Amino acid sequence: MNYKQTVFLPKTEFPMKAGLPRKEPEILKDWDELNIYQKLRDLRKGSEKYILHDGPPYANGNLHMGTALNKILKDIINRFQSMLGKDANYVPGWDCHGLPIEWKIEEQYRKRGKDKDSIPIVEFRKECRDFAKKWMDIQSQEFQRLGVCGDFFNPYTTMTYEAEASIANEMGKFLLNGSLYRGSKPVMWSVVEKTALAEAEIEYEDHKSITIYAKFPVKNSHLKELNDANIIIWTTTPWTIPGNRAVAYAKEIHYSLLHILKTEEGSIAKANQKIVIAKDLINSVLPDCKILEWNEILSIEGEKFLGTILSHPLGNFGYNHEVEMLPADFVTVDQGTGFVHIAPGHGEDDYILGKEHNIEVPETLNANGKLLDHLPLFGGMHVLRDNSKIADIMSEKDSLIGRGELIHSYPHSWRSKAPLVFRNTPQWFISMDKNELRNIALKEIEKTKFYPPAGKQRLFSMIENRPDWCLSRQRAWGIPIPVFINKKTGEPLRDKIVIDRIVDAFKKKGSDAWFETSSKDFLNPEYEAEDYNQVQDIADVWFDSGSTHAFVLEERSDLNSPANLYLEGSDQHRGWFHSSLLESVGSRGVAPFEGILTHGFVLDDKGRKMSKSLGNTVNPQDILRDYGADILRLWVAGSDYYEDLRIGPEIIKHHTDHYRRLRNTLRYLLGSLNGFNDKEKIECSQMPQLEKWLLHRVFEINNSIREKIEEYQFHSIYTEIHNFCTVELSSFYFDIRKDLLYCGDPLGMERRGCRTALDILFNYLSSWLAPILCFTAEEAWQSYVKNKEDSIHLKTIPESNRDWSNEDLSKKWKRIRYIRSLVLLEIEEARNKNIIKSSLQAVPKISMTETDKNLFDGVNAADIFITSDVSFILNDVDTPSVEIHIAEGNKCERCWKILPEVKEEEICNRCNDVIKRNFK
RNA sequence: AGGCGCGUAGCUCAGUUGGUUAGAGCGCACGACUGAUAAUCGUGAGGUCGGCAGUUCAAAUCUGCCCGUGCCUACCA
Repeated sequence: MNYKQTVFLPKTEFPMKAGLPRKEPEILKDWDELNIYQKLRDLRKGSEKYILHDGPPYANGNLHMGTALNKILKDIINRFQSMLGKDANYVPGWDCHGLPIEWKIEEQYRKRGKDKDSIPIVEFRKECRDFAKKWMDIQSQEFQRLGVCGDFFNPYTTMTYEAEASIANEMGKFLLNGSLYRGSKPVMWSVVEKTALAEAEIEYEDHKSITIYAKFPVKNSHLKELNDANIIIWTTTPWTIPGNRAVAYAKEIHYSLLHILKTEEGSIAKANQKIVIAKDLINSVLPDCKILEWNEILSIEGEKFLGTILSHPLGNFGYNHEVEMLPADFVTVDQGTGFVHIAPGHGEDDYILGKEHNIEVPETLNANGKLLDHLPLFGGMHVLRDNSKIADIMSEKDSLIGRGELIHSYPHSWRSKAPLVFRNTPQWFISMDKNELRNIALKEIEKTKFYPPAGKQRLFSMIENRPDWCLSRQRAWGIPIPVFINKKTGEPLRDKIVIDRIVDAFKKKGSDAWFETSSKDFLNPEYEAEDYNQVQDIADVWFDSGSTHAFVLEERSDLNSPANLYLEGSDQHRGWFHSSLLESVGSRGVAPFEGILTHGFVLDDKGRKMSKSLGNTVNPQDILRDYGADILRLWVAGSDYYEDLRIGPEIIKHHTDHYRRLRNTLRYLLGSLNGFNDKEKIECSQMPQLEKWLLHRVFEINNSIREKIEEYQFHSIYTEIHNFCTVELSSFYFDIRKDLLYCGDPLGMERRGCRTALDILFNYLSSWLAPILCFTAEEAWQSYVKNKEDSIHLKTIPESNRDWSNEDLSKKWKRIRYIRSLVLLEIEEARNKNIIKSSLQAVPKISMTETDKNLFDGVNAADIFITSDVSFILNDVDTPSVEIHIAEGNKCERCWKILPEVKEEEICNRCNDVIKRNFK
């Protein structure tokens, strides 16, 4: 007789091979038809809210690995919170304004030979809007393909009319409370884009600069030796010379007055001149200037320069102002001459130093990067292109002693890649100190919980040290700064009535209203339009996204402020966390978040950053196509995202291997539970000890997972689940229970107990995995419930059942498993000696203490060791010893155990009974 | 250049306040099973804990320096 048909082998439609790239879209469609997002909202209505506020990605370009990581991480968190029963409503958002989009549109114009400035601004803005919309839609699809669950039907964006109005209203608050002020400051200026740039818009590239050594003749000094000498400065930006107003020295530096005796042929420097430079730099400056021989006339301490007045190098050619010598800390002898030329309109240090000494800040440059026409010798010259010409002219007028070239890293625009200059321009600022913005923000940081904790210090020191927030941009695509300036006083108009009118107009027509509506409509009847200038600056986009708490969290009835969590990459300490904190503190006095979680950056498998030139970029699209979103999600959950995350072929393979283990565990459970129903269930107290042990583990792991969710320790959850599936389920529990499941009596309490435990296990395991493997968990769940209305994602993680907790049992089974490992070792030994092949051919004879032996009371030891029988001998040795004997008897044709009772080609007594009860 | 991080087996990660021979899983090698089968089980080999120096009876763990690497800032005259 063929007994195979009487064996209850696992049976399930849940396939071993996942085929995720094909299967996942089908599951997405099912969710869509179910309208699962709305269903979940209805189900969780009234429950405690959990709000992870989405930091808006920028709406241009396809999904890359960093965004995929970010979105998946958010989704895992939201799903876990939801499975704890909370109402975790995720509203995705997009950042839509700003330079990068504007630049794309300008680029299109240039290709078509059109000039941006000839296009009406409202038309231009419309194109930017369409561009943002297009990419928003694409990204939305990409995010959903990752399995991200959220309100994609009604996301937020920074460019809806409501958002634009709300952001303008926020600026109004800063205007009204006096924090917003008009200042003048050298800012990083792109002469190509004709705008000031934010720190975030700057990148550093190598750049070749013309360098000059310029002479500042001493005009008046109490050191009489200096009176016919020249102070020498070195600069990489000859175009700043017209803007020079001072020369800085350091008090501690030792300087030398030198007499030039002989110079190389063709050198600019001439013999018989007296120059002053830092002593330490003699050996670098003089050869650089081709000076061959010199002698030192005098050694001068830096502090002696106090009060010295110089002439401008071109004092005889229209630059006849006096140049003061000023002490400054930032002067070093690392480079140059030990003197720094100060152009207060063209450098941060210069500006501050000038301000301290009441030095005027001259304007020498227009928006296009040309020196102003009225400037002698240089009017109309370009700051990037004409430095060589400027050096020529200075050389001609005998105001140099040397020139050269230097390749150094230099700030460039992140879009146009053009070098930037410092330019003094009127800008709008939010004061960090006027209304205690800095201090209150720092206090709010103290109250915020950071994951990882190091983020606190990072954000803190940034806020502590940052200068006032430069809010204005000379751009078109963004929200106008809604301010009018009184022509006579130069003061901004601070009146809530006017702000309200502007906000109201923005609500109806968007911020285009600023350009389309007459000033009168905003100002009348209280003010006369002729008395005011309308500000044409656009707000920094960081202000847009920094206001999301106002127009999303506060405005939407399904959300709240503050959010439980803001979560972004660690670069956002400088970005969104920063601007959100300042905006909220400045307008409300509190932070918009209770917690901040930062993740690291995605690197390649060797820990290098991804770049096109290295060719080590991994695209999420490729992973989705070849492996599926669940693999990517597993990668996220399995990585320590507090640090940088690596990804590459080997790492992906690693996670697909882990995925297979998890999937096969689900599959084995489903197969073993084939045909299981409520009638078969029994009470936990009726179960065999092994099942009680299993439920104890479920209890423990469930507690552990719940704790780890609160601390966002997902890779720890992942490891715990995976190890459980491998070590405790597959190689221990499942392996042991195969005999009972396949050959045991379906009506017997043992097998019913086992299947009851498996059923519980399946419910827990699917709920633990659902937030991570959202597709696979659903597929397995559907295979179990066979009801598409009943999604795993509508469930919660079951409560931990205290009744299952049994520490004594746990200890006892630890020891049993240890003894089992000794038995397995001996079986392996016997196998290597070709004494046996299958473990069912073995009968271990175990010598151990009585205490150890007692562990097996009420336990079928042969089952535990997966042998046909077992025998025990007592001794007093702590470590049990094992001998392997060969099982005597014949092999049962049904359960394959070798037992004395079995006759040739027959079956054992147990199998005989089972068949009688179930098949006849 | 400065600030904040990181560097433990081929891979992903554990290593509590410094305390035996540094752990887990995967992968790999070898073997078994052929009733979880492109599965499953067993055994085994892999690490000067980035490097050097120091504190200590004792360092993966504390200190300093260096190297590599990431984010941020400044790259200045």
